[in-house]
Amino acid sequence: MSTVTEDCGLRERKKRETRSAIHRAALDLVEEKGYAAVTTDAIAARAGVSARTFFNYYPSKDAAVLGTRPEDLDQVAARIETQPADETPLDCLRVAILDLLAPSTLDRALRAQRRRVLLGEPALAPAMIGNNIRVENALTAALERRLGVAPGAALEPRLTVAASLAAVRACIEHHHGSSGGRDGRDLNASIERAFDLLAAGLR
Amino acid sequence: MSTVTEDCGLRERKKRETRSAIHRAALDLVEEKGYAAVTTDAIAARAGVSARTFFNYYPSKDAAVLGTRPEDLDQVAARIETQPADETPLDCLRVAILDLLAPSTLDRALRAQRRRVLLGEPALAPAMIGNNIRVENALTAALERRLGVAPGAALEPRLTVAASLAAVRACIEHHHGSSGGRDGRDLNASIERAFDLLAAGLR
DNA sequence: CTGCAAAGTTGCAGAGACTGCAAGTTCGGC
DNA sequence: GCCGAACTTGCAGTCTCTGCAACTTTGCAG
Repeated sequence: MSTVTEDCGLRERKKRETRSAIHRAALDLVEEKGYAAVTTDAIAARAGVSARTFFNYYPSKDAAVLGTRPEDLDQVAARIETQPADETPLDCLRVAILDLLAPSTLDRALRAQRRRVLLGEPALAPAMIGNNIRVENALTAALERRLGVAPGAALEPRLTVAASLAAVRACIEHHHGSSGGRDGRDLNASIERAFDLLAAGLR
Repeated sequence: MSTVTEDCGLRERKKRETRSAIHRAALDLVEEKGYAAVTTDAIAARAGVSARTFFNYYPSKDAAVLGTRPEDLDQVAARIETQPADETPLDCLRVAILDLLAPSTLDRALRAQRRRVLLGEPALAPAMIGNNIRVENALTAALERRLGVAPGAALEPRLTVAASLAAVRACIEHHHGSSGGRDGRDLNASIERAFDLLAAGLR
């Protein structure tokens, strides 16, 4: 039931390892040379697999660098549904999203590197946002379940999710502009503030 | 000064025509066969230019189908800055964005086709959103000018823009799900409603 | 109208992302 | 130990996109 390591045959473990190796290789290389200068062949080579196998694990170069894992989505969706009943939808989302940004299943160094690379490579923005579509759908579905409305019946859940994710992106972008300071604290503070603004109503 | 047709040498006119021909060819073909089944070669051929020239006009297949024009951005930015001074930022954005969705410089049929294709092809979502980044930056800059704050100084402008665009996307997505009905009216109504919700504060 | 420079077009060669297919290889259970 | 299922791999091929070096067209001045 834990989100960490289940289903431990040798086979399954190897798959996890390979998947992680590819992700780490991608991250290392991109940090080293920049996204454009890294080929999928190079990532595969550093990860110790064939070029073809690379694409068995990730459908694209983007995906390998992002290293998104389906279980993260499940985790955050679960978080939404298990929040206290008196929390507003927006507050559920705040908690869930902040959780998603700091997944405890990745070790500290990797997390930091991931953040560094993703924020530092504008070329990855489309991919990140493409990923956001999936996140948005998952969160919307979770929120609809929590509220007990049929999928797609009401506009509000989707709107709330979209606005929340946009807020997070805006904060990231904002920080990216004023690029000084240690990222973690300030960014979280901005996000809290953004959620407050959304709750109070925009002008 | 009009946004329509300026700078009319033969050369300039031909360029506009070619650009438009490529866009229309892309739209036609994608509607006909689906995005994945259309090659840049085919688009170029139908538009009557070489494969290489295609890429002189658009940097990617996506871009050709989207057919985004820089002057649209200028137009919408101008709209923001020339709104009455007592409008809230959010209301400026509402007006400007609704404008952007129905650019009067494209004829009716083309506009309709564009909307049909863009909404009908999930494969284009990343491109659309990628495009949104540019839109977001332009709108943020315009709003900052309107408010007289330095670029990147405050979080609010960017947050407001991001939330607004996200709201529009959410409405589109929402409509995409409940796919019945004539698109135009309902969508606009949803968007109005979404802006009202943003103004009132999300829960 | 003519000749010249700038702008635009084209083909070509090539790099790189990605896919389907048909072997091989390894794992898990019996 | 052995068999089927799951994985990996190489290969051949398609498609997007780029730089480069001709070639053609346009705008313009004389």
